[in-house]
Amino acid sequence: MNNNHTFSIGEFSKKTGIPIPTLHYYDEIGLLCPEKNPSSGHRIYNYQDLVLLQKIVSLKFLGYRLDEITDLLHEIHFTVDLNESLSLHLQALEKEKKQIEQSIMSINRVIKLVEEEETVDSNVLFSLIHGMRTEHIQEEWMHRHMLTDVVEELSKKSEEDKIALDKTFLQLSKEVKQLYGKPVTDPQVQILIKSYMEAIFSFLGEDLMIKLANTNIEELDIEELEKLTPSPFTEDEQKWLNRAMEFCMEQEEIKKL
Amino acid sequence: MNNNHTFSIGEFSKKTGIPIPTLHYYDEIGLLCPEKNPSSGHRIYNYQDLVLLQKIVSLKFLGYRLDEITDLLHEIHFTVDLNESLSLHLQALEKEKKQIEQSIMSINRVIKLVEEEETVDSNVLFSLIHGMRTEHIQEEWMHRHMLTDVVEELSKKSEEDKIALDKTFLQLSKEVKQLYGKPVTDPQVQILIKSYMEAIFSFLGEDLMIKLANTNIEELDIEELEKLTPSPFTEDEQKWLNRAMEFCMEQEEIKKL
DNA sequence: ATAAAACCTCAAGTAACTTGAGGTGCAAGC
DNA sequence: GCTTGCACCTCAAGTTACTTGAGGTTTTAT
Repeated sequence: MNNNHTFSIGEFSKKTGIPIPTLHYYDEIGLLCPEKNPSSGHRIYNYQDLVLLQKIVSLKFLGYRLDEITDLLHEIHFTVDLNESLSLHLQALEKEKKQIEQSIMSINRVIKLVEEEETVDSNVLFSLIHGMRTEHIQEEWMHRHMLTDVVEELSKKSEEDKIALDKTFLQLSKEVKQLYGKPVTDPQVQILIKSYMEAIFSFLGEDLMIKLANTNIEELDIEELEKLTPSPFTEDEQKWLNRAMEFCMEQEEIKKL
Repeated sequence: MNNNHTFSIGEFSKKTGIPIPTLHYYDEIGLLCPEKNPSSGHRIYNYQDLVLLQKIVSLKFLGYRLDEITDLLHEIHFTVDLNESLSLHLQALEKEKKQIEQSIMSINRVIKLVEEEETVDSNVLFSLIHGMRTEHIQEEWMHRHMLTDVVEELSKKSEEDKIALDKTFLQLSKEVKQLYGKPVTDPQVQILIKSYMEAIFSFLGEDLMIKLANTNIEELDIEELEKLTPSPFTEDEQKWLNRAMEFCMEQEEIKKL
């Protein structure tokens, strides 16, 4: 309330928490120009400047850019016009928030993974991160292919479930790289494949697996899906893995009969 | 899986969604340097480049800066070291998220307010925004003064309650500016003050009000609190308001007796 | 052959500061 | 009265991750 008190830039900076260089900058761009001692050139801030700076910080807090703030500061009243621009800011912030939330979740998953594995092949890790990053695009892809119930089922999964699947996948890729070269009929290979498929089975549930298996997806879109989920395997490893999985499924069919 | 396919920069850009100028830039800073046709100088991207770019985008997604990415790309395995830096990123992201959430809430409150009022005095609005922005500092201040239960009570309040209080405050300040100058004993003034105090009463609850009233706060800290919550009134208006409130409370005391 | 599309380089702009070099103003201690 | 040191000054350049633009070359389609 001591309206006619003045401050040096250092005092003002301490009072407001805004660094001196920033105050210099605000002066330079004409946002907050205090008086100046004509002889020394030192800036002299007063109570008005304090109020003004508080407005500036408030508008920054709402998400406005400095040039917009320069304009807004001259308005004495705020009307419904303000709401339009506020709504825009709101949308941008919501989007930003979503992205951050996704990143946070992904980092958590990666941390858990690396924590328990000590060392992770970077290709595998990137493949997983890529999957997390494009989760929403994958969902959109599934929606396009009438797999809405798959999406719903997946969204019900907890973070723990996802981390568990991450681990399974990591385990699989490690063992694939070890066993690669052995014949696909090798019992060790078949055990691996079976346990992997079971893990996916229990994650998705039988209904969805059948639905997925029965869904015809055209060549072109397979390519698109591949773009979405890059494999951590080399081309040869992938081929070998596919053969092994086919063989495994054949065996299961035989057993059933 | 067509490992030996190559792409022009345009094709590569379409395939990956990364704009051409950005690819130029990544080349320039040595992050992703494709082959070049020696005669024309045109860039030739291949499958390896695609994989590399996916890694780059993934690391960006986790929050790394481009120079950090340049280093990380050379690592073949990720170990627990990675987790340290991931945890750091996580913290930064959480902080960012909190700030965004606060801004979102504040914008919502401001939108609601302006929506229903059509036009709002900018001083009042800034005073409110300032309050929202420094809510957590205010809480910290109250904690320091053993007002922990006040903090708890406040945090229970819904957004609607807060918006309602915003409105009351807005109404008050409008009327203060209209009635200012009249004697504090004027019935119109007294009605205003009483309704305002009742609003605060019902917001905080009687227990807390009494606790607040009984709390002795030293001069120095009052100043600190004032810094936190700037008044939308002029010094004179504030004095007048204080006198009016004192008179009102005296009247209440008399009634009780 | 020619026109349009795609590509190239190099330079400068963006936002909101931050950092640094080199110099002035002022109060206190000797 | 001089020096030391601190707070302040200006002006320039650096930061991050791009984006925009000018002006020129290459490729592709007709």
